[in-house]
Amino acid sequence: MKANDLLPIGELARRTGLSVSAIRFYEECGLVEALRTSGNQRRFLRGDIRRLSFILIAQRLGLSLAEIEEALAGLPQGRTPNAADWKRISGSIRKRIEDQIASLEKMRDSLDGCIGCGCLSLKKCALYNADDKWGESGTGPRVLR
Amino acid sequence: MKANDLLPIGELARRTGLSVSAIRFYEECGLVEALRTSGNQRRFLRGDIRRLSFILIAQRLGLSLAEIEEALAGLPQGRTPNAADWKRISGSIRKRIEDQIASLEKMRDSLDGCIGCGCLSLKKCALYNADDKWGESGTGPRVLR
DNA sequence: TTGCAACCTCAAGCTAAGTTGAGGTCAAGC
DNA sequence: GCTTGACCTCAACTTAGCTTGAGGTTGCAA
Repeated sequence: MKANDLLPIGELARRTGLSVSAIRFYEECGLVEALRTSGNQRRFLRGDIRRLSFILIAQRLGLSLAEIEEALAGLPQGRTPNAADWKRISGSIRKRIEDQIASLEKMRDSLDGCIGCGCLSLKKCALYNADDKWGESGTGPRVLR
Repeated sequence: MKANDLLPIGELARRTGLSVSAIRFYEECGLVEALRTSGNQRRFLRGDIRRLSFILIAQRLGLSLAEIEEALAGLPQGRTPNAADWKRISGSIRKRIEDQIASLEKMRDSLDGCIGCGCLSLKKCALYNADDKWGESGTGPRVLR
């Protein structure tokens, strides 16, 4: 550990539990930035450990990397997020969780209403409309909820 | 509409809201089966509308096609699922929903406990361990959610 | 019987979030 | 000075769940 505390990628990987390739990938996506040694090796700031940790948490909550990038926007590279940053970010995450819970509860209730009826009759069954926003959009794989 | 009620794929698509290509894909995956005309065109049974409708619902709940196939196993092609079938299947779905809700609530509470602390300190923060089963497995994309 | 929409197959492409591998360089300890 | 493990880039591959396109056939109605 040098005085100026720059971490090579392997160290960052060990500290965060991410793979080296994943960190490189995140850099490519613009989620982290790295300094370079004269020999072109990456060196990260200490604060990037937290930055990556945040990414891990946000991912578990179902945010895509693009959304995470947006959430992190304005948070300077390597800076330790302070209480205000964290409050701002966690606020939007909390809302997301609440929405997901509400949507699942709605679905569960619809399911209860349906048990035994076996209707599954398109459009009529509440299950189909339990959560409108689950429509698809664009090409590619249907988003796995 | 003939007496024996066989539906061409386009009709089935219109009735279910699925695309023709998706239905073909599901057939390839073994989720539905089709009869063929002498000219090799697919003809589906009426009951397949419900079968496909069920697939749509199950997908919304986060089941993969493989899991759905498993859930449908034993349910004869084209047969209208009866109350017993539906009870069996919906039972496992309900459990899934409950689990998801519980997991999200746990996460929300952890988040609340964390707001303001901004700790994000690997392993120590409850958010990291909010739901153990979210570990990864194998290659490919990390399962979303 | 002819026209044309709907159907067919098969191959390739797409997205997200990475992993894997080849082929080569760097840096730190002995 | 040399070895060796950590690092580098770049391209290709992975999975799931489809879509798109090319090139050809069917079936129904007028």
